[in-house]
Amino acid sequence: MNIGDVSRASGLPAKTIRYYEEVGLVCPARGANGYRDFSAQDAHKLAFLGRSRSLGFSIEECRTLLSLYEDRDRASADVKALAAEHLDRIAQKIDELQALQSTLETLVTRCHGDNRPDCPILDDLAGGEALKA
Amino acid sequence: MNIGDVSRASGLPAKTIRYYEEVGLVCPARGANGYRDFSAQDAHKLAFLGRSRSLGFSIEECRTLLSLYEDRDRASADVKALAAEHLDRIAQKIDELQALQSTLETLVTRCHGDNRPDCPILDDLAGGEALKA
DNA sequence: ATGGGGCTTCCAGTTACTGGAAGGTCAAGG
DNA sequence: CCTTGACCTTCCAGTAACTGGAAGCCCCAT
Repeated sequence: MNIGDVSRASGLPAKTIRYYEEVGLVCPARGANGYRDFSAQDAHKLAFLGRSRSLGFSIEECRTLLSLYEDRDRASADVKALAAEHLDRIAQKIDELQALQSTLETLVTRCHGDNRPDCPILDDLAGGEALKA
Repeated sequence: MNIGDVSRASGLPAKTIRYYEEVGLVCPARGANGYRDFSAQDAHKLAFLGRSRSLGFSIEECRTLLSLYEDRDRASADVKALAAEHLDRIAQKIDELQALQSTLETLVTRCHGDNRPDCPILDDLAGGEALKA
């Protein structure tokens, strides 16, 4: 399998796959012409990585996940801990974004948004006090 | 005002302030000794920047916001448009994170998290099919 | 043999800083 | 007067995870 084939199979751009090799997540064989030659297992690994990344795990977490995946004797508790930790970060990020959202929504609602120059959004940015009223 | 003073006043690290100068967001005067010499207006500008950044606007957006702020004749509609656009991005990000959260929550709930090696989380990452059941 | 696509490597750029090294400046204390 | 320590300066490198592009093989079909 050439890189284009695994790329189509996994949905990951070829550039990304080369990058994953560079950081040691995959080690495809090489053909006589220097082309990478991916096994079915490599392709599977890349699909695993793609899915893990799409769930927001960092590259380093993916590395850990992959090693846990390949360790037939790992405890599922280890995986669960990693996922739970990630879940905490997600929840926190959501909280932050929601706080931001409500602040900005208030600001946007207050701004009449016409051709006049006075603007509550800028006033708030300048003073940070406008929301108190 | 030296950089340490504006740093304390604005809450921004000195490093960040130097960076803002580098990218042209502020242009403090210089004393005879080469030290930056910030005016009250500079300090105000930095506070504005700090608040804008904390609301999640990118540096380029902050640049625009700042120029709108300093333009006595700007239309508030321009500011509102920028903020509304930003609000859309926030809402989208929240949606994505919530989708992720529910997927991961399901996975974590299903994983018994003990010393046994079988783990629904890894199974899902490998196949991406586990959630269908 | 020529054209087009796919493959290779390497270099640079992205965002918004952050850390650290090497060295000049300033005010206070001995 | 000298030293010490805090503060300031610049410049270089690194972060996360790619992405774009250049220069140059390789392979197949016409």
